[in-house]
Amino acid sequence: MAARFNPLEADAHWQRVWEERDSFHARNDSGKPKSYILEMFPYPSGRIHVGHVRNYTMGDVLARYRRMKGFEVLHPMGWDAFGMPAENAAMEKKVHPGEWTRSNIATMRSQLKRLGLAFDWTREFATCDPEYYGHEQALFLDLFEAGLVYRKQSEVNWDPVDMTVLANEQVVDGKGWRSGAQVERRKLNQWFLKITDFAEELLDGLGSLDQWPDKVRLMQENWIGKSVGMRFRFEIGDPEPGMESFEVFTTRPDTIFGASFAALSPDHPIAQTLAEKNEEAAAFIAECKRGGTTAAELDTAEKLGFDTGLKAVHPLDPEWKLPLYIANFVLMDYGTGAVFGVPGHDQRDFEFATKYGLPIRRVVAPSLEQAGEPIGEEAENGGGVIVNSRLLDGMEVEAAKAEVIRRAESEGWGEGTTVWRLRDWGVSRQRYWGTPIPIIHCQSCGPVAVPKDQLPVVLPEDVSFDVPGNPLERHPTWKQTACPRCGGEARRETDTLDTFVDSSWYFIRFASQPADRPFDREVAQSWLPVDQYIGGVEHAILHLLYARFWTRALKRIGLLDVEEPFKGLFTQGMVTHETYRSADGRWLSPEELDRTDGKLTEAATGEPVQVGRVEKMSKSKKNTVDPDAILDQYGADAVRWFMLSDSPPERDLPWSEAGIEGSWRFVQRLWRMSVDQPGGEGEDKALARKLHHTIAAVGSNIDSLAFNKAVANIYELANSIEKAPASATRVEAVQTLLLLVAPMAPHLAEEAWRKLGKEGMIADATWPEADPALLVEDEVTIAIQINGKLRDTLTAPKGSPREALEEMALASDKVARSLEGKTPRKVIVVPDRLVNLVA
RNA sequence: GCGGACGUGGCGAAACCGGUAGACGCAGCAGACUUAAAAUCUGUUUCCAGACCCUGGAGUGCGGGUUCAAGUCCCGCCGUCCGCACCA
Repeated sequence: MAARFNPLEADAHWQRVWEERDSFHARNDSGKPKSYILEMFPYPSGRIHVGHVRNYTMGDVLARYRRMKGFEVLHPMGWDAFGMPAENAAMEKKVHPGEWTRSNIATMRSQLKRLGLAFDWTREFATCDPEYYGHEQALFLDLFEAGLVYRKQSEVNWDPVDMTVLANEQVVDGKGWRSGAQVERRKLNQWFLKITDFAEELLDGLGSLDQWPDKVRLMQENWIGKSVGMRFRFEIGDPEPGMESFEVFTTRPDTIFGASFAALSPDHPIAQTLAEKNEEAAAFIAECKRGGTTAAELDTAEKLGFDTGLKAVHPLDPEWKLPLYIANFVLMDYGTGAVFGVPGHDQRDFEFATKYGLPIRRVVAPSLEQAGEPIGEEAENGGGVIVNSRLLDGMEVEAAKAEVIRRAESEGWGEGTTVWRLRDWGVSRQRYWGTPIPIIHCQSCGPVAVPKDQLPVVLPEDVSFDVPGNPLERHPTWKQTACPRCGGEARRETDTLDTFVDSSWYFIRFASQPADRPFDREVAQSWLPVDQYIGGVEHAILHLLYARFWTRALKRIGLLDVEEPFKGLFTQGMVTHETYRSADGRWLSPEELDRTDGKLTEAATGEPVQVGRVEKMSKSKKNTVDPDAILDQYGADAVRWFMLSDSPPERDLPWSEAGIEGSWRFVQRLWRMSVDQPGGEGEDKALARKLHHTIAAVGSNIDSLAFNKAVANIYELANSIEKAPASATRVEAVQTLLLLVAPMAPHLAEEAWRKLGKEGMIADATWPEADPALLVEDEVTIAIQINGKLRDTLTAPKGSPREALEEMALASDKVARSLEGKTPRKVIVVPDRLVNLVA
């Protein structure tokens, strides 16, 4: 009886061997086909959590498998190291953000290494390394010179707690995505990246991403938000100065004769001008601003309007005057900040018209004959023919749209246009711990790029965090400099870049990292796009859209010929855990529980414990599990195995003590099977079949990231091997089994491989090939049904003719009994599958 | 409100093109080994009924439909989760 597999010794041993042999170094010039496997790099917050373990284990299995399949695999790791938490730590603990970050990185790196992940650590970097952010500054300047970066005064989302600006994407329900504080509006000079220039191609590009989840593509599509329509001008009758006309945007120009009113946003310049001399208007606008922006409030918010008394002149009939309102539902930052209302065919306009007693006209009907039917309980926004619309009558919706646009353009009062929901990306942050924006503000020359030979613009080390706000702004000397153009007195930009810029190109730097430039074009292109990217769905919009944009921007300026950075995307589920509450409602961690005689009590008090829902692990609910502790107890392979078992990878994985115990037992079982293997002679055809089926199944399941199925395949094979008598086939099956588990449980696989006296490392071994001859069964089980219900099964040679199967079915005792003497009316035979007798 | 995903044993789940529902794991039950326990091994485990080594019936959220045959396709509900949110 062999000793148990000791993961603590084996893990450390093999991790050292892999490191010494540089086993996972990705070579640029090996000549093998390349495969780039990437997991989203972590923010160094302090310690690794189980979610990281799941994420990196999945990537690791794929990376190791591809290596065994003969690919040159790039599987790198680094750190998304800039960001607010480091500054918060600096404020709370009086530690420099850099020091805090570097020490977290050291901790997390050693935690990751204990998992035995096949990373090419030679390519590791942190985004806070001046070498990295210096190259980022160079790229920023390239975009600046290409006109893709600009500065403008704009109203921004200001987070009063973090004291910084947020991008639209970072405002959730009117609150800061990090701080949760109510966001305020402020006017500031900000740097923007022209992502809207790429709206069309970012949208079209989604169509080529067939290895992305539909869900993510749809989310991006909605976020980009393309609306095709027209913009046109309303003249105001009896105009006063400053309010002669206004423009509206519509996607339904065909309904132009259904208009009952026009409405301005409370923020519209005309509304603002009006408010200056009209107290009621001013009061109404103030009222609108008070309304909340949360989902619930918006849902129930009533449509409110203020009749300005002004009249808008219908562009196709100068005699037709529409009342002009200021309305709370019109948004200034979408379209033109003004709309015309067609109550018959827009639900929002319908509600507004109902409230204010405005006419509700039908201008679209299923047919011309139904032109007279009134609009019912709600607006109709379907298609049909245009009615009650003079020159448009009888046209289909699309034809009418085109006709109105054509007229407007030829008469000069409007034009066809496309409006996007996507806004330019504001990247200025009033923070210290980020990439300094490499711009110098000169009093006479304006904003000037820092010359590239002066990069990187390095963050000063001597900063204080005693007061909120930006330490760079307060630093006594850092911002003082000379203008690179005229030599005059100048000031450095003290804003830093949004950290999403850092993560928008790190995957390129992983592929190629020359010292003197951001990346080598040829080398980067040899690896990119990333073949499989794995991470959380929470990055479906922000990070993934920005990275797609950045890649396309680099292509446009000729630095890199890659359109889409991530060919395959996989969003894995979370790791969840039961929650527990004490009798008085406190959250309890699993360690605080006592489980003697089947009852769950709080160890300290003996009080009964409420078992709560299975939820995402979080510190506040005390349902987290520390990876280091379980690694100490079970070793890397059991932890990895558990991460891959049971739940499909895209779904949530409930962590359980029993589950990890089960994985531990299986790791030990594999060990015993390998080392207590009885030698034997002769062939075992059935086992050989099972073996080769498993080889094929495990391979295809790993290829499609169905790790839970691959795990099940391996269990089945292990069960078959244990039941099989000693034979040469069995010896071979055990060795092959080790190859199959090598990507998942690499330490055990190496240890057993050596114990069996096999040559070389299993990490360098080749993935076994399934013998096609053994994948074909020569006997199949045929189901015998009567009226579609299973009555019997029988075994027949594969490929038996229909007649033979029918005959066999009719010969069955059970069939005879079930038929009760009746003759089947009809017989359906599916070769190699079933016979169905219809009685 | 709009859009999307999902719903299968006590639990996590499989089930390829419509063709034997519940593979595999967890938990449970029974047994073997042991002074005993742990570990390990063997058997068993969808539900109901009975003549209980066997046989019959029901069964994939609910109600209909198509089909020789439906977890899978179609229609209508119910529920859960996710994303977006007054987008003109």
